[in-house]
Amino acid sequence: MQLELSVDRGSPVPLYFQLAQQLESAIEHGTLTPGTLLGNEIELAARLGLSRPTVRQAIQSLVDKGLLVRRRGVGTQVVHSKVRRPLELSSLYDDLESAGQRPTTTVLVNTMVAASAEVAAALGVTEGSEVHCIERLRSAHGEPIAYLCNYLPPGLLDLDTGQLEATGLYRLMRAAGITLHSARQTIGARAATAVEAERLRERTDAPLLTMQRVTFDDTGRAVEYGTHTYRPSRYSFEFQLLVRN
Amino acid sequence: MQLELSVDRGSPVPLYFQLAQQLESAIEHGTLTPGTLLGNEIELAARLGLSRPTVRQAIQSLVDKGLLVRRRGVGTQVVHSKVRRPLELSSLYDDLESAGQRPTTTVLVNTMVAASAEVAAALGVTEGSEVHCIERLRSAHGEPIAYLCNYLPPGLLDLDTGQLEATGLYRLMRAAGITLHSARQTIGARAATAVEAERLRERTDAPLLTMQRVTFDDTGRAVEYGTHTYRPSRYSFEFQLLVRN
DNA sequence: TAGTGGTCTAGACCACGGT
DNA sequence: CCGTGGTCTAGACCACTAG
Repeated sequence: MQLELSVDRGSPVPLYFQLAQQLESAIEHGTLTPGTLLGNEIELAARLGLSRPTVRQAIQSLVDKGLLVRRRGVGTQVVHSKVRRPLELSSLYDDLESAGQRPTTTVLVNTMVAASAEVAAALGVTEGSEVHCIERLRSAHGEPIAYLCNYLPPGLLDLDTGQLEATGLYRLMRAAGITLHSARQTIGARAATAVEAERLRERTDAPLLTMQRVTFDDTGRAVEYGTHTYRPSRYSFEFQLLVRN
Repeated sequence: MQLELSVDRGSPVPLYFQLAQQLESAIEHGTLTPGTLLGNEIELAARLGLSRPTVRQAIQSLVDKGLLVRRRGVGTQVVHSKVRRPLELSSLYDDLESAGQRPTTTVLVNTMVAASAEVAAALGVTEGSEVHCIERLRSAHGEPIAYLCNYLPPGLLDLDTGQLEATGLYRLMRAAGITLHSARQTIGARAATAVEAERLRERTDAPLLTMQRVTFDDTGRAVEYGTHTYRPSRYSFEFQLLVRN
């Protein structure tokens, strides 16, 4: 059986990307079954009228995604396991939405405050300088899921309460032209204080899942610091990750 | 100021890798300060006597690690933030060891059991078939940190209790020639049951951090399924991740 | 307009895995 | 031994960014 592959040289889409997309969708749709040898890059290149480096670039991008495995002296084959969701900088809003939960957000605080030592250190600003502070309660089906407290450096974004309630913070940042680059996260657990318990409709001392995160843009600026608490009965962190060999 | 760069063509180490290492250590040591332009791949190639694709390959590997950022029409520059620990398939043993904690492990169970429905589904074996079951308590400085319960398919590895107490499970798997490829993790929290509380020297209903994980090798086989519980006062998950743009 | 990275070609030789 | 992927070369043209 031969897989149908073709590239459109008139398209502005890079050739290696076109090929990668076709291979990926073939794997996705089961046309390329797990274990199949893709073998012979040189022959594949000839068949498509491409050079070998171009074909390699396409294959490499899928190897990086974990869909293919290369073995010297053997060939390139489709990975058996259903690797699907790679780890990415997850947005709670997007997570809930893609799970069909139709999240709602209530903005409880949206103001400027003087940066505490903790916030100043995380954002790389001087202690006591003004930063945005927003506190939000996120719910689904009328049940609270998480309490989100975020700090942002001034002048980066204008934080409209209406927009914050309609979508997630990350979407607003991307829409404002901020290119997210990396984030440092810590996930832990602790007992709920009385105040936290009331916000999330839990009892005092109930277990809570906690996450702190600092996000950086591609110039290295910290663009957001957040401390979040989640109801563990309603939310957990789930992700797939690839081993760096 | 010119950075000293050179490659050894007699070395078995690939040229692009030599260059990547030199750039990485220069960034690490602060010789290349954040924001510095590396610019002009063509000139850099000429200076080293390499071709441009080779230089690009070196640079690309550092971009993938999050150390460099490329901008069309501008150049390649060193990222400002201290991106250091990329997310990888973390081993609790290695985490503790690199934190200077000298972990100790007590193997409580090391036997074969019939796979429950949950274990069978995770490992992709038939329910009721025999699988390895190991339960371990990991401590540091005499304090329990985590309770680890793992299941492995039969015939993959021979699980020596002495080795399990001396090192981590992942190291044993790698040493046995298993190439780890990907893992699916879920991190959550819940209240400790009476049994769990006693194991970890917590009180009943104390918050616990939980993690379940299925690990796959490069042929797509599930090689390990684990359910772990951690004392949140002693351990949290910390990692850096890069955004896929 | 000039300079940068992004893409692409058509070859080449080597190292490793399996036969 | 042969076939595979791994590495490398010396060019080329294009798209985007800045000044």
